Amino acid sequence: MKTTLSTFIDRLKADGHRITDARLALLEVFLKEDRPLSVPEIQQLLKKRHAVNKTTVYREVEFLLRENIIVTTNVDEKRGTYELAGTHHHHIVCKECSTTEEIHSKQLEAILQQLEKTVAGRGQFANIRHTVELFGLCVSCQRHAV
Amino acid sequence: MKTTLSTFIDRLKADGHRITDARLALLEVFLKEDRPLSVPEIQQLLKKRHAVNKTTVYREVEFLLRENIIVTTNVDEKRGTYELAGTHHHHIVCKECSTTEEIHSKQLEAILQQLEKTVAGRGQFANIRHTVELFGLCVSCQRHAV
DNA sequence: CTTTATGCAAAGAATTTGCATAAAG
DNA sequence: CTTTATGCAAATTCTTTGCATAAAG
Repeated sequence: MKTTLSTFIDRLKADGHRITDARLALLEVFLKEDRPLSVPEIQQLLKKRHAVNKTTVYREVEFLLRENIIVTTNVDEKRGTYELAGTHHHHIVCKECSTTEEIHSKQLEAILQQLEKTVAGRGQFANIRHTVELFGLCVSCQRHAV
Repeated sequence: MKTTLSTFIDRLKADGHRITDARLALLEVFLKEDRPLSVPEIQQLLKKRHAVNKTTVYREVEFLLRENIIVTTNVDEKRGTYELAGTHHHHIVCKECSTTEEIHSKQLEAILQQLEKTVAGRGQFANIRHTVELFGLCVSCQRHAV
C-alpha cells in the first residue's frame, strides 16, 4: 500500500483526532522529504510554507510517534530524528555533511527479526524495535578531507 | 588481546600524547563501566574519584574518538554516547529506564560487514562504520506499564 | 460548548567557544 | 621552555513546561 496524506488523515480521523494546519504541515514535510528529520530541521522546512511554533513541533512529533505514524531513527547522535513509519529501511549518513542514502537489505532485515525474536524469547524485553545506521565519508567529503 | 589501562597508556605515549589525570580518569571509567556513556554521565561518575570539568570531558571524549579508543553508540536518541572501541557489540536498551544489555550475534556482524563492503564498493562512501541498537521494554518496566 | 491544539515566554539540559592559567614532558 | 590540557564563564542549541488563548468538531 502506498502512503499518502489522505491515508494518514483518514487514520487520524477514525481515531478521533483533529486535523489541524500544523498537523497537516508536519505530515506533508515528512512525506515530501522522505528522510530522517530532526525537530529543528522540520521547523526550518516549515518556515517556507506554514510557520509552526517550536513547542508545537515537538508536541506534534510526540503525537505522531504515539500514533505510530513516524518512528525514531538514530542518524544524528545528538538530536532526535524521525521519519515516516511505513517506509522501514536503514541509512548511510556522511559523517561530515550528513548526506543520507537509504539502504535496503532483505537479509539484514531477516537477521534482525530473528534476533528480536530471540531476545523477546528470553523474556527480558518486549515490544522490540531496532535502528541500524551506517556512517561513512561521502565522495565529496572524501575529496575535501584533510 | 585484553584491553587494559596500560595498553591505552602505552598507545597514547607512543603517539606522543600526554598522560594526564583527567585522561586516566576517563579511561578508567570507560573500562570499569563497560557500557555506553554520555558526557553528563561520565561527569557524574567522575565526581566520586576525581572531578573533571564539563568542558574537559567533552574535549577528552573528542580526543579519545580521534585516537580510536572510544566509539560512538546510539543508545540515546538525544545525547552523544560512547564506549570503548575494542569491545564492538550491540545493545538492547529499555525505552523507559535505559537499562542496557549487550547483544552478540556473529551472523548479524557478518551481514553488516558484507553490507558495508557492498556500499563501499559502489564508491559513494568510504570509511564505513555502523551502529545497531535494539529498544524494548524491560521486564520491570513491563510490569509498571500503564 | 467542550476538548484538543497552539503559541509564547521562560526554564532546563546538552554542547560549544574564548580566553587565561596550569601542567606534562 | 614549549606545547598541550584544563577550568571557568558565557554563549548556543535542543528540549521541556506552564499557562492563557484559539480552533476543531
